[in-house]
Amino acid sequence: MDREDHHLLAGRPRRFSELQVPLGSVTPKVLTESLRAMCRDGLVTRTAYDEIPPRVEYELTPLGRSLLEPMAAGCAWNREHLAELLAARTASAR
Amino acid sequence: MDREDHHLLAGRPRRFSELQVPLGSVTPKVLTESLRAMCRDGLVTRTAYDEIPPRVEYELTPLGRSLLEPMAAGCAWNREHLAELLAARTASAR
DNA sequence: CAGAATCCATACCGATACTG
DNA sequence: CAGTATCGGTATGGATTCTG
Repeated sequence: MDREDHHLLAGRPRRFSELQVPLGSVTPKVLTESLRAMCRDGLVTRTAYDEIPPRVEYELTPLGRSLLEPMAAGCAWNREHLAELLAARTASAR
Repeated sequence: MDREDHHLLAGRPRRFSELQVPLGSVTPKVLTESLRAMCRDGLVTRTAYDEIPPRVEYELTPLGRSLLEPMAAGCAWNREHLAELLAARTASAR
């Protein structure tokens, strides 16, 4: 949330690797599972083009797009309060 | 989220059982773990009164209170789109 | 390129029983 | 009342290797 990864799909359709690279630490397995779940929930569409090399594009549906706003609210909160959160955690670590 | 359980702490301080009863299916273990995590993150304070029978009250901190707004945004989205979500899931179940 | 397959470690949750 | 202790099943994530 703090890195606003959901914006990755906000613009144009994205390919698998366009999502995986900026996410960095996310393995293909997890990315695949996440995209599948979002497809299942009608948040994202998956379009496979019959080419070589293969190309697949993921795009937000209107429903998925409508989720950007509340997500942004959550991210904004996180940006504003992350320091406080970390301070509380390190304090209670003792 | 759909049951807006976070509102349980929005008003006055609440006792353990005041939280557990409305949650219904939540076991004491899970409730304890959740409250501990929220305490650790500075979202909730825990106050134990030295009485018999024991009394413990949980209350939102200002930080915890500030989280109510983005949570409400998420809940609102859920209320508005839950039907769509369920429809997409049952459709992709086939 | 876009993943699938496998293995493993943890995290998390539900149910049950017990206690200061 | 407000938890703790224990057991067990499942879900989830990372690492690695392989494939159409």
